[in-house]
Amino acid sequence: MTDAHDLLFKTLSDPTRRAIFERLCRGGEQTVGALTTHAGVSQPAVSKHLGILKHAGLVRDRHEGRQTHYSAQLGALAPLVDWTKEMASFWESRFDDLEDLLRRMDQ
Amino acid sequence: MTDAHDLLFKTLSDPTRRAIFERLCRGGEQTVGALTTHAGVSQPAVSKHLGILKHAGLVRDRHEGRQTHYSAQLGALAPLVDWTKEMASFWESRFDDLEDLLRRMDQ
DNA sequence: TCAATCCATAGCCAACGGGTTATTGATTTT
DNA sequence: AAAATCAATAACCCGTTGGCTATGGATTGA
Repeated sequence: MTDAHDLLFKTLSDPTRRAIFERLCRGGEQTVGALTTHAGVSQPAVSKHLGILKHAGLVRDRHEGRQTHYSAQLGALAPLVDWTKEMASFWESRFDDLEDLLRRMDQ
Repeated sequence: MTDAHDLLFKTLSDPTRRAIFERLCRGGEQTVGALTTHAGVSQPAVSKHLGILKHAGLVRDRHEGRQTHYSAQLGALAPLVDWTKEMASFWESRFDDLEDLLRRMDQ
């Protein structure tokens, strides 16, 4: 029930939280303070989101003095990629729009 | 704010709803009754989930007499694939586990 | 025509989730 | 040593969500 897919989809379904993750993907490691500046919500809210992201394996934290640096863990997205591929595989050559999707997936 | 990514992640974040979508991907077109049999929730609950899936473009419905047939629309997953690829692109050659992810994505 | 079936909608309720302010612990800075 | 800064936790609030039962509209079968 609480499998990997669930955890990933649930974690990424909140826009604020996803924005934090996106920022970490774009900009690399950042402190809670830096993230809070752009998050549009309070510092406790950001900390809570980071905790959830960490629980899903999507970020790492590194303590340095009184600040905590967070960084994205791209590998955690693998189950999501696998799930999408699995859904696509069920459809092998069933519909035309499969072509388009496969083109996107293969780059 | 309510962009395509949001709608997709939110729609797929519920396990019951995702299970319905997965079933449609695996088994192709099915009626509400058939889906209800395996969903583990009431028929109205299934109808509600189907409505949400439809709103996200993930399923189509086809009316035939008094029954409604639903089928998955794989193409709607494209934004999800694109988002994942975008996140990965931000990380180009930053970490070792990128290798692994790219291997999965390229099949 | 009347009964039965299929699905959607309405209305309700309990649980969850994301936000806030207040506070605490830990580390710097003065 | 005292003050200030940083991040996490606690306690709380409120809107959303996912479930249910009850009902209705449409179609099919008797």
